Amino acid sequence: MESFKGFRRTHYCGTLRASDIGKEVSVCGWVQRRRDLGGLIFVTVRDRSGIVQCTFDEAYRKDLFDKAGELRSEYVVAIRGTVRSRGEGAINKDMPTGEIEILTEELRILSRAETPPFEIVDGLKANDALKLKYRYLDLRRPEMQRNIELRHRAAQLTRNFFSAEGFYEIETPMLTKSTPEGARDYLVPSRVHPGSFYALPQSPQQYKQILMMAGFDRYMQIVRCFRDEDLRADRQPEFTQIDLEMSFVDIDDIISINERFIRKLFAELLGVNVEIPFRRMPYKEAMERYGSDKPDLRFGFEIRDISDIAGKCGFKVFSSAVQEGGSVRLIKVDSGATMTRKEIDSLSEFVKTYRAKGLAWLKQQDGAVTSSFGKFLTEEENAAIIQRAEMKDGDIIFVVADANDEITLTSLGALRVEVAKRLGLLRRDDFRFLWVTEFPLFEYSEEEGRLVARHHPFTAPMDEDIDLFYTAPEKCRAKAYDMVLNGTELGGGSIRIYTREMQNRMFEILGFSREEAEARFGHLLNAFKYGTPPHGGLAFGFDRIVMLMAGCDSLRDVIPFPKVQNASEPMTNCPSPVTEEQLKELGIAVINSEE
RNA sequence: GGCCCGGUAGUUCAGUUGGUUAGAACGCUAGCCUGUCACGCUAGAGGCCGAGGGUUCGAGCCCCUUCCGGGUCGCCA
Repeated sequence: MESFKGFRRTHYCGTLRASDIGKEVSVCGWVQRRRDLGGLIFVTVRDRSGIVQCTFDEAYRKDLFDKAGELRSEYVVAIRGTVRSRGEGAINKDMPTGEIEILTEELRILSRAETPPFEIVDGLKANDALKLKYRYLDLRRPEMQRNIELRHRAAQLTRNFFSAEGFYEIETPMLTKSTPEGARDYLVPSRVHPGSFYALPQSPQQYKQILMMAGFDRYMQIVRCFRDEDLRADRQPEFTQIDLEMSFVDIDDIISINERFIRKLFAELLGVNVEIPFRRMPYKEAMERYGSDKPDLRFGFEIRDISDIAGKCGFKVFSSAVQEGGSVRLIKVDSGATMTRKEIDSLSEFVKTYRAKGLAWLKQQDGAVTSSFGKFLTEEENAAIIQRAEMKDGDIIFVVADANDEITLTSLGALRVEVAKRLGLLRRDDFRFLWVTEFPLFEYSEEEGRLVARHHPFTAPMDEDIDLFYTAPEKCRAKAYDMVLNGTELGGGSIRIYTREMQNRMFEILGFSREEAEARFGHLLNAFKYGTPPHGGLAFGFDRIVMLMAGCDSLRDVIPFPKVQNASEPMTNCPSPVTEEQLKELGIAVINSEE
């Protein structure tokens, strides 16, 4: 191991170019590879900027050549030398620094390394748990370095954009009050108040509204949020939001500023031109045409209703679904008739995970119609379905029938995306944004036997539906909007309730007594008394934005230290037990969970 | 909590109907090699087949339990 003393880096490895030929340069980094040709050794050195080749020639400097023979992968080195052309025929066009190399004049081995458990290369295929256990090695890979850099640049641009628009960046507490509505909270025990707990914020929702009441007018924060729910590829228990709130605004103001933000983000970081304004689609339309509140608009296969045809037909699966108040709907997959029976069966299994009972199909190939249900229908009924689907030769349609309309729609919606995925129609460089609007303000919770807020209980009803808010709240639509990109919800927000009277009505609909409402949300209700501006806001899933911009499928690719499916973190092995002393101090007894 | 897929060399994987000594590629180690860049050539090391139990003359392979990983439904105001 050698001292770093007196060494001064002059360049990052990946930045050197032909224009630097002749310069004496100093670089530092990790040994990517050593290629020993016997008498000549090439060492590629990597830092966050890229890779440069350093050359050791036995005939030129025997001492350095011998030392280079000791180098192994991931050794940390400091190298001083002269940039020179690689010469005729030795240029590597696939490498940004491929025209040059450093003829080494000084080599310091700063740190040796064991052979890593996996190679530090792009396109690495390795078990996620292994990669995460050695996350510091995984993060050295150029694609991860790029993703983290992209994340940094996105965060900087976000701050600059909103600051220029008059937003203040204001921090809100991490130790907050637990509000049992919504997602499960992460709790933090209080030492000073045994038996009492803070909650880590699911979002700074109430604080940012109170900041509006405090007169700050425009607030933004890039903020960590926590939800103790099961993970998905696009869901982590702790995640980062771009959180904003504005005073004296209505829906269009918030939509407009965020469209401009996204446009700038994609233009500056990806060079992608995003057309604004985005398309807006009411929730009802999204559900009926796409079977989803976050439709992917990169492909067609829209859902069509054939309940009127199928409801009276002789096929009981269809007719009874309609008679029991449900529906029969289909999607048409263009050129899908080549699908094999096996592929169709597997799609049938797929829709069953969405509680659909089965999948009927009909295909038209070389003029011949084959179908799983045709024999139960009259010729006219079959023809009517084909016409409704606007089928042409070579297409296939998939039909789901269910007494529960929601099951019909969501299973076909999921099928639509699954088929597109299998057909390779989901291009990562095709960005289709839209706003989904006019969400229902409430939904009925079977579990709790009451209405619950679909968004959150501070969301204002639509002006057109104010009467319903008092007479038939289950039909009331919300001033809420989600920004959707390629089937992923990037962010969502709403215009908030800003009168105490309306907020009290909201709690009443949710079935809270005055006392409960006071206990949980008294601070907010109190604040309403002292002059509240109309306000609203939005929160983006920052990790998701970066994920889609980076063309990745998992949040893990854009979060430096993510959690795995059981919410643990393989590198540090948290969560972990604590000492008896710690528990005692907090007044906590742990029940043996074996029973 | 449910369902599906997976766990074999350091890594990614193959492994026939249950049958002798479990293979490949990459990586690693050593030797040779002066223009490589996924360098090449030669040789070598490296395995509790996730763990436990069972069936069997015999288990990487079949059965049960369990642990771990991935996906997903529920869940995610």
